[in-house]
Amino acid sequence: MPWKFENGSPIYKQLVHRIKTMIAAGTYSADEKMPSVREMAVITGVNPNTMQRAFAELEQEGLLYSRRTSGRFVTGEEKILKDLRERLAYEEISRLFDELEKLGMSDDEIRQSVAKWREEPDGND
Amino acid sequence: MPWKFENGSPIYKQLVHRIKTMIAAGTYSADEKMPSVREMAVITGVNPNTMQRAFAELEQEGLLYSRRTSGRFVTGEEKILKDLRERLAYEEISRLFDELEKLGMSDDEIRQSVAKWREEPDGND
Amino acid sequence: MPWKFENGSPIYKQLVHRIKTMIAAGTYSADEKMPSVREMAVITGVNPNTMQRAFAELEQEGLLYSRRTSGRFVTGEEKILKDLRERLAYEEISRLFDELEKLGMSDDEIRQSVAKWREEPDGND
Amino acid sequence: MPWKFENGSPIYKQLVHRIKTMIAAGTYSADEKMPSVREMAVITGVNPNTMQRAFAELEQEGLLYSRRTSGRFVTGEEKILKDLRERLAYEEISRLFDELEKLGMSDDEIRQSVAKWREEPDGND
DNA sequence: GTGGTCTAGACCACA
DNA sequence: GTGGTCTAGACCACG
Repeated sequence: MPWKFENGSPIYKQLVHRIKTMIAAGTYSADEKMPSVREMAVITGVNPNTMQRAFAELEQEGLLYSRRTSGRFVTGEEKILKDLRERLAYEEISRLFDELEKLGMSDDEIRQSVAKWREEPDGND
Repeated sequence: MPWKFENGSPIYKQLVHRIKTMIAAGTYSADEKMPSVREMAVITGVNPNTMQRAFAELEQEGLLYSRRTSGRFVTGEEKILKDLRERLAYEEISRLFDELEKLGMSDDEIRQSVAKWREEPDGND
Repeated sequence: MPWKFENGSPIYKQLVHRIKTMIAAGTYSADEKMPSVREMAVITGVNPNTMQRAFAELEQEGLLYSRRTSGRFVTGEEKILKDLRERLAYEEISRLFDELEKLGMSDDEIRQSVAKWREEPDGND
Repeated sequence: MPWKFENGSPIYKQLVHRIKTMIAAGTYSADEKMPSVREMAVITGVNPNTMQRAFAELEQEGLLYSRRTSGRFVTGEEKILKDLRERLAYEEISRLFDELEKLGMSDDEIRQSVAKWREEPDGND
């Protein structure tokens, strides 16, 4: 089951974002070995070069490191991982406020809208 | 003071989004005349072709209409405008939950994080 | 006359270094348009993709910026350019001292050796 | 305390260079016995295969020789050792001039910069 | 088998 | 025509 990609932003960037999210979520944890470029390319259904580029980007951001012949690993610095999760969350919330304020909503309105979101006391979905 | 654009998505799309937001926010209101393509291009500092394309897209979405010789106007159908604002807000909040859930946060955690956001203007930051 | 490359380090890195040096030397100056990826690829005799990668690296370092359809330009921030030249010189001299000290030479010996280098009063070479 | 390696050039080459430098500096002197491949691999924290390759290369260059059962030794020909030191120094200084000339510095400027380098131990830095 | 590089060639959106 | 992306396929050094 290859991953689905939107068209409008480059595949390798979407890969970066999704893998980054998975790392932040702990799907891959500190010092754990990532699937090889080729494996990951097969899994996601993209060209190995594209995956290579995504991995290179993540490595450059310090989230991954590679050992010459044994593979790529999630960084061992737990602080980076913790910060990553917080940073991603921060960015998303920040973005929300930015966008909704541009629409003329006050901070309180925004918080209220979010508070009501999917709030279904009886829980049937 | 030309607008600033990120270089990662096409300028015309960024224009569409920002103008759309301004319309939703009421910066340009129903049946109000928009600046001409050329004026708007000068204001924002983009190529007139690019602005033309943005306007065309907004027109196609039904947010603008053009009268032969007198220019482009914001749609007069207030419902569209109201829906627009709600839709944009909906999309942003929806996006937030999607992304933060991928990070492993529960709906309650998300609502809490947002509730605390910028909560105390004179307090802890 | 295509450029010559050593084998031992990737071509794109050698490209990065050489173009960077040219920028630092003023061969390409602030806000000047660089040759297009394709032109530069022909000049140097490498694949356009390889040149693209080199340019991307230089852009990421802040030495170049690209305008969507009009080409790539040397950064306009003169400070960066001045710093670049100093930094490259600094790195080379620093490297020299590091290496020669590892060989057991004192700073004075090193300075002397350099002072005598190519010092040919009568100038025939 | 394993050695540190850059990841941009093969480890075995970095090993060759560093061991060669140590020999040139006299850390290992003429006819002195080198640590075994295994010992050296443990010390530096690399794979024995990698260290083996480095030693083989040094042997091929004539800096080491091996006696069947008693191990590897630094060459006894003092001339080679002396030449080595000079050659390494020569290469580094030569490199410096090449690079700085590409930056547009004259030989005099280069000599001056080096002369000023770390000149005042207790002074301005 | 691993990461990494490079080529060749095609395609696209953009201004 | 420009930068940019992507694929396909090959090759290499490394450990």
